[in-house]
Amino acid sequence: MRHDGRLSRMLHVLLHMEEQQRPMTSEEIAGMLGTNPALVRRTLAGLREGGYVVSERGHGGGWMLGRPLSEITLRDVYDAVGAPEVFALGLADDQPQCLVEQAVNHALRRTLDEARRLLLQRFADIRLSDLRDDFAARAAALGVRQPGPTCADD
Amino acid sequence: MRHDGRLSRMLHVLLHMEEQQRPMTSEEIAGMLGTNPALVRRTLAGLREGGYVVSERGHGGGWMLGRPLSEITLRDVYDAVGAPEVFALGLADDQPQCLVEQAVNHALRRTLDEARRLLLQRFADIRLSDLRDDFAARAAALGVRQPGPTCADD
DNA sequence: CTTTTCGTAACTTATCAAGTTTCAAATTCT
DNA sequence: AGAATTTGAAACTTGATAAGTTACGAAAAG
Repeated sequence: MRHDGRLSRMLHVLLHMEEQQRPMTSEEIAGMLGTNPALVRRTLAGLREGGYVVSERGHGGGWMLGRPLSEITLRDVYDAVGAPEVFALGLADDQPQCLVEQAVNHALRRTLDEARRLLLQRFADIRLSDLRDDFAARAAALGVRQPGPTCADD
Repeated sequence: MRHDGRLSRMLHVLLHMEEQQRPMTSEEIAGMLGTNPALVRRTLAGLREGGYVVSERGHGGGWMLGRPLSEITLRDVYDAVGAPEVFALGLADDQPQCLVEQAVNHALRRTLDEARRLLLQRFADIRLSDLRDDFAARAAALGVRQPGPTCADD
């Protein structure tokens, strides 16, 4: 099944935003993600509603962080992109008459809910500044002098 | 995102199989699931390879359990239907050059892997006989005298 | 008033489980 | 032997939706 990459992509974008001292245009960001500006705007719109980014129109406009990375968790971003469905696995029927299927659903729901709770709790515990620090460590390990743009168009 | 209901459906089918004292045809099972026989055969084929069911062709043929429900775990069935992708959430790029994206991937992978491990461990801990017992309890709670077919065509 | 850039709606594409059609092969019944 | 039943399997279509695309209006700056 195909993946929902919105959380992953937005995390990537937010981290790059901090490196920049200027607004990034949808065009730039789209180039970075290998997609197109309209899709970037559509997805970033959710983050703007949460105050995680701000946008400006016109000359010199674009997207900037709305608050420090230390005040944004993965859970915040997950919610801001619309809290998409976590699992590809699912129930055949949500409200079955069949008692057998009800028993199956009960067991699967309990288990999926437990795994979802763990996942979202972990997301809530990770701040974007933690990812930035991990990035810095990776860069240092490779002997990179100045952080700079590391993702022109991979 | 659309769900993969194969695990859920096969659990439902296996529990019904135990109630029956005779082979169930793909046609019957398809009626129960609200789908068609060819799809049932395609999905049950995986369970046959694992020995969880056996099939017989011709008059009086069909599908029967290949071993007791107490010897089949949810994990067994999950694997038998092809160990489908657990998550709808995914990474934008599996092997990015960008160090920032590598840091994002690392954090997401760790978290998703942890949640997946928990989920599959829970699946491994639940036997189909546990679901059958839960079903029996539900039936008793509703005052059902004889188990019988509870899922003709819901 | 021209350029840049976002805002947004409408539409198309890609993917894959699910669903469908079809026929051959195997088994049982008469 | 022949008819009926049932699985086995290949080939194809459908449906749902994230992703991608196109297009144009609105706002801001030069």
